[in-house]
Amino acid sequence: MPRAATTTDVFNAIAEPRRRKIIEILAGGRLYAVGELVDSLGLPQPAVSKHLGVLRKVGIVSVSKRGQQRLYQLNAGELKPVHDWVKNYERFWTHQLGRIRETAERKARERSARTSASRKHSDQAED
Amino acid sequence: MPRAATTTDVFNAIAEPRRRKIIEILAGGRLYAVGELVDSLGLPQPAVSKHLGVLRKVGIVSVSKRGQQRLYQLNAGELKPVHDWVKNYERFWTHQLGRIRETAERKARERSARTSASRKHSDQAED
DNA sequence: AGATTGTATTCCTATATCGGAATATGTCAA
DNA sequence: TTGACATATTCCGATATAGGAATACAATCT
Repeated sequence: MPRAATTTDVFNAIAEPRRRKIIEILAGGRLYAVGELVDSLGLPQPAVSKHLGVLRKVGIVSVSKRGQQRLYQLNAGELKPVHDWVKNYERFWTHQLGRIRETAERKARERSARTSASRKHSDQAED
Repeated sequence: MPRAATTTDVFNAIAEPRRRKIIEILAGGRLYAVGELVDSLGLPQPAVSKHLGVLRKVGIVSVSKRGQQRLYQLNAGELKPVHDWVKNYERFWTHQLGRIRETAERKARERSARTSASRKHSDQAED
């Protein structure tokens, strides 16, 4: 099974950079026609419609009709679960800025080790 | 191209429920051996190792050795970008709780329309 | 009715990813 | 060294995308 129950999940919906972009545009607050989004994003219309479809399914956006256009609107409330989840880790960086430095170093070490690994089985961190 | 530059991206890393679970466990703050995670998660060891690999590549976790075990540690700072991003939408639900109700209704309507759609080309919202 | 515009859907293909099983690697103990 | 234990990696198959092109559908205009 690929990516488990990831689908139709808010976390998955925002995993796509372009979908986040769409959300950012819609954050303007008003109603946006698909055409506007297409222009703003510089993506082919079908692509935009497909991404909107995902966001729609998850409930992040809602649609309404006006003539032959579909007006999309942000339903930001659906993003709250994400906010609630990452909020739990806020404390890790709001306090003790110095600790971040140290952490960053370790991360850098690990990251480079990881990247250059697989040559043999190098060490990647020894604390 | 599937899921664009999603890979090796924090947003993608946390799109996986099990990876979020791992992060939650590691939030305990101390060092956790892979075996502990395997027990806590009830997943086969290779699966856990693979998820840890993703988190490692993104920098969300770091490893250190102790004997034959690998001790994983949370690098919560990597989650800050996510927090920063969703924080921009916080205002949508922190103020006017009533508005959420209204929004929820619209969402529900849209969602059910979406679900039952594709029979022909039904309407999905007319506002 | 026919043409035009706005948007959604379908078909196809390439690729990423997950899970599972098997195996490899590494480390420690006897 | 051989063996047990801890973890990582590889190989496999199934499936879910994402993008592109073409097309379908809907609404409006003539």
